[in-house]
Amino acid sequence: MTRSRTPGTGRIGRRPATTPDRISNIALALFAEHGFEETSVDQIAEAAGIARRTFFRYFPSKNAVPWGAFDTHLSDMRDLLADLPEDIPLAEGLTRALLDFNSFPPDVAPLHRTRMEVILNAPALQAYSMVMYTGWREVIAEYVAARTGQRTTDHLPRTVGWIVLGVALSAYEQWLTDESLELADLLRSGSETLAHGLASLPTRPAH
Amino acid sequence: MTRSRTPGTGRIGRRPATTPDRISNIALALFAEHGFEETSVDQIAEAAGIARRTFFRYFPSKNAVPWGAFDTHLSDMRDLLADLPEDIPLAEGLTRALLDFNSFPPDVAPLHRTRMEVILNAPALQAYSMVMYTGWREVIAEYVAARTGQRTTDHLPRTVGWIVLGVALSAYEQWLTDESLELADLLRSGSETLAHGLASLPTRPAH
DNA sequence: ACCATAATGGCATCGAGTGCACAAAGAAAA
DNA sequence: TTTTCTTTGTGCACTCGATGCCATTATGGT
Repeated sequence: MTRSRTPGTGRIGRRPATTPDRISNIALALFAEHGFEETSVDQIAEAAGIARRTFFRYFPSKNAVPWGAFDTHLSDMRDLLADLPEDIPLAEGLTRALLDFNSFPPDVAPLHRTRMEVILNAPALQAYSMVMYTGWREVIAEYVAARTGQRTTDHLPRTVGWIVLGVALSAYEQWLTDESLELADLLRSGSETLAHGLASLPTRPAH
Repeated sequence: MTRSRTPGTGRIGRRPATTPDRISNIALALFAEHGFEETSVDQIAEAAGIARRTFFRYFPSKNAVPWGAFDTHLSDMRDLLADLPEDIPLAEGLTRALLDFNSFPPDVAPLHRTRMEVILNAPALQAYSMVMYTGWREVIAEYVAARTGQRTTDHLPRTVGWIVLGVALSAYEQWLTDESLELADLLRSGSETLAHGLASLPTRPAH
């Protein structure tokens, strides 16, 4: 109601001294150089020119830093799935959304790579990522539920949520190991396995 | 060389005051009653009649407690896979090992359930479990590598490792939600999805 | 000037985890 | 029995992540 402010800045009170993004970038550089465990919150705060206490205002934990504003992207993923053609085969829909979600302009690739390297190499972060991905799995489950006429909390949708997450993580794992591989190709081939199942794989006797 | 001791106990030095298993059980009871976060290491130590410092001799972290000696079971899983018929279809082999690995006598079911309930409901533990499962995924990847003539670190074996993990976790998730379901059935139906792929699922248009 | 507001920042505190030195307990050698 | 050696338990000090509380500072509106 009383929201009639002059166009200027349109805000009162002290201005934030920094942004989550800035802190995230500064911290990421430190992590990449000295390692995640070896970098303390005090060091991050000092490098960012803020107080330790202020750091925890911007991020709920040190673990959350490399993820930046990941949860923001969750709705993107939901939108991607919602915008899919209604009659697209389930596996194809998931694959397409997965590819779209994990595509980024080439110029940010190095940064993204650093970020993922830090995340997948520090045990504490590998662990924490599971918390991050809970919401992500739910988005997948919602879509699968809608397409199969089940509830989001039913077994199949949840299973597919887990499986698609596995496909994504294994693609990233591989991408980080081998510089020459394209993330998109890895996601595609993983999705292939998912779509057609293990039964279609050529095998040989053990031993 | 100088290992010629009389048959007696066959050990020298002070006897341990407790066992990991005992601590694990005592702690689990506390977790179940008061919650994981709400139970401090001091409380566990006191309940177990040991010093705080001693607790950390038995377990590397509070997070590790509910898992007991999980890593011991890793070799069991490896053996299960190794003992499979040489020419069994890949998916069927994985399913069988998964079912065997997760089968337990009915009398320990309640305890196992409590354990998994604690693990899957405390965020810190859900996260930590990913660290625990790293070795487990590797065992799966090894088997898949052997059966498909690839290296353990190749994309496909790793992907299958992630996926099978997803199948297992989603089965547990469901099992804990709904008392009336059988873990084995859930594992089987999840494996089914994995074996035949999403392409075989009946779907309907979105919206 | 004064006020409301929004942000920073210092301080005390808690809990997990670790390194270190030493005590306690037991077995075997002297 | 005493000494020695080995293994395990324990207290202490310390680091680091995280949180609650409150004072301080910056800013715009009246």
